[in-house]
Amino acid sequence: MGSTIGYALGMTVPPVSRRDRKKAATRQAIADAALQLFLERGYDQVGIRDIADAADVSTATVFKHFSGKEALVFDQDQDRESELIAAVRQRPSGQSILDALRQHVLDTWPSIEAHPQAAEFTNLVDSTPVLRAYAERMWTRYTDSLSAAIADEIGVDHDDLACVALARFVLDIPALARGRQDRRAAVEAIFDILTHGWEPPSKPPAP
Amino acid sequence: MGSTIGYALGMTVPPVSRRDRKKAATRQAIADAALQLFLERGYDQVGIRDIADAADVSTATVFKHFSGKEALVFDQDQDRESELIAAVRQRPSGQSILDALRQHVLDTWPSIEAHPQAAEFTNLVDSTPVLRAYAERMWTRYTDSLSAAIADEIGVDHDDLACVALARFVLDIPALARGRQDRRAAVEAIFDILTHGWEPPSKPPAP
DNA sequence: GCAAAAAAGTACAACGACTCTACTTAGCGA
DNA sequence: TCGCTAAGTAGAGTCGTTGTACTTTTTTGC
Repeated sequence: MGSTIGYALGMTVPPVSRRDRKKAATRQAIADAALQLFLERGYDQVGIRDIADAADVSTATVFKHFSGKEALVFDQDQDRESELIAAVRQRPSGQSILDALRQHVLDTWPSIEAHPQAAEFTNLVDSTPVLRAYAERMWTRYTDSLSAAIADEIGVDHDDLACVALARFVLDIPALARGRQDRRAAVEAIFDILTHGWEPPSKPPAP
Repeated sequence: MGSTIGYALGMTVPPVSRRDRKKAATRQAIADAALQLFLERGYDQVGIRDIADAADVSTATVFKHFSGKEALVFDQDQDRESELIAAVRQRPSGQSILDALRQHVLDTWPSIEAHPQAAEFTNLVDSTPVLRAYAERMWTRYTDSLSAAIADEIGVDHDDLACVALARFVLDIPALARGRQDRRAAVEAIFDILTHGWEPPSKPPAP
């Protein structure tokens, strides 16, 4: 902490040259304008042209920085992926992969929602089908890199089925925990299934 | 078998009136034209107009029958869902839910690919990113109804987390088994994880 | 320093998926 | 047979996204 260097592998590095700084600023201006407009009017009520105007750039520039309209909402997803991989690769020696994943998920994912704007943001995503779909896909896109990390740690082939399956199941967690009152308990319960196997939940006592 | 009635719950029922028959015929004509053109030229090289022309309807009619371009490729997905639910609800007494699901998946999903045109079809989907994405989402869309069926069978609440998680994990199987040389073995391995929990796969012997 | 390469941005036209509106046609039920 | 309803059509329009050709800014090699 406090060090000016020392960025985790793969995390966004601060721009060095003037050009890179301006580029980053433009990107940020676009993302900010987009988020503000989306929160104000709703995703479907905002066009790319509105965003471009608000950020004072051309529409072509928007697409130079973002792959599509949905991506405007999820800038910074790159970091989320890097942290996940790091949690597996740099776990304390002796800790199992499953435990490392559980710990990481418990430590970081529920607390992401603790930010002040986060409630509105979550609401935006949840109430916009195309954004929910995109978010789910975003997670499962990480399946390959996470499973590769797991396989590396164990010393098996990158496309080992058990590793791919575990990665996929872990990445399902955000979708499964969405909307639960107690997210932490949900995460624990899911990891229990992954650790010990699925068993029929007990029926509630008859009234 | 051989009965002229006796359709499984939720399966497509043959149209009764002349109007319904014509409607179904139009829908089929569109789906057929679309699939043929897609297989001939590739998904991205075929426009909605081409399909409409080939089926001799207007483009507006295409969208009256299908929610979007991707849906043209996966007509009949309704039946797939119904079969899955039925496999859980109408399983032999004494069989566990997990076993019923494994059996159903082993019996039906790999054999779907046994049809003659199936190879081309699979190739079309696999080689078109937007179709792969759509197919994955199609499966996970069934999560709610499958988990509801599971929860009903056990006698717990519809949104019971363990049931939702199991449903989701099972519906991940098509994505996980895609591209494997031995799909049946893959399905078995995944159900093993779901039944007994995940364990690190053993390393191959050092060379 | 300066010229030239490289990269960011712009304006504008165009394409394709999809929607909307107003209209026609065909089946159906009384 | 008379209307009602639903299917289908024509055509214009919206919106996300891409391509082209051009300008501006920053970097780089001499």
